[in-house]
Amino acid sequence: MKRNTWQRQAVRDALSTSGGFVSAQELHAGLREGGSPIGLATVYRALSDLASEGEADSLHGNDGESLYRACSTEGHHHHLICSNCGTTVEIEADAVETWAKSTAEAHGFTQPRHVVDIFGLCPRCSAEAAVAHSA
Amino acid sequence: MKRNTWQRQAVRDALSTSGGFVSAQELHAGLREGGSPIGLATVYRALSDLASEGEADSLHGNDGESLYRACSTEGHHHHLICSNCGTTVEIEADAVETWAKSTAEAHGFTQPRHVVDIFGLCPRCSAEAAVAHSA
DNA sequence: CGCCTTGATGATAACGATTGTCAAAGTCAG
DNA sequence: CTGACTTTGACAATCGTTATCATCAAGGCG
Repeated sequence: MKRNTWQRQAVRDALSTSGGFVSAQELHAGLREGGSPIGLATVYRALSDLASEGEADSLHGNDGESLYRACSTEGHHHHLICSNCGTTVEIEADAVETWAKSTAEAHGFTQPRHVVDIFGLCPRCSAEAAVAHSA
Repeated sequence: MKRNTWQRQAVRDALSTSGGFVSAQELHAGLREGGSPIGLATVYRALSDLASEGEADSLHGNDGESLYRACSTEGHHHHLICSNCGTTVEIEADAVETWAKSTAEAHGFTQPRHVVDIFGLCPRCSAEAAVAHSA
């Protein structure tokens, strides 16, 4: 049986409210800040459940944390992330969506989910890096 | 100053020999098997260095480990990974390379590195999933 | 409405991967 | 060869995540 607890709802809400990717720890911290005495283990469980039910997508960030985001099967976008300062720019990529889908199908794969993220140095950090190099 | 120790070379060799993605732990285990009394910490350091020098690329797998691969600036390819059985198919994606680069540039980002991986169910697992669903 | 069954919760411990520490050894320049 | 300085490597510390397990609450039923 699947019970509908307020904790699970809280996690789901927090996830969709955040919009982008959030780590389990951040989500937990946020919920605690918001007054919920929710436990860390519960947040992990809820996220894990949501992910396996297809309501959330997960990927691993560059700092070893698992990031989750509310999965709206469409309205899907990717990220351009600064390796240095963490700035994130949301980008859309219909071309890539299409490519991913057709590539998956060409190999007989179904249920294509893709992780397309571009890491680089944002304009500011690029400038700083240039200075650091010349110094 | 950057010293050139056999340990670092060993790591670099092991990385390029493996071809695909390897976890730090696997790499370390492999080196030990091969007779090198190299330390685990050293492997991590070497990989980290190689990654920051641009000689290696790193991404985080779905099991919490960091995966590294020798970065041949060209001959670069992506992976189509089965979420269920782990089968990996290498795919090429010039179109995506170009897209990633131009998108990064369009936002003023430099040193674009991208992570483009498609997860899905391979033909075999798709079939099994279909059976499981109908059962 | 209250009881009972059963899954969910949460504090904590366990766990694995990664990173920091620091003495000892190795490497390179002179 | 010698000295200075870096890297190594064993081990502990740290961090994120997962398992454990007693307790609690949700929901169905009488």
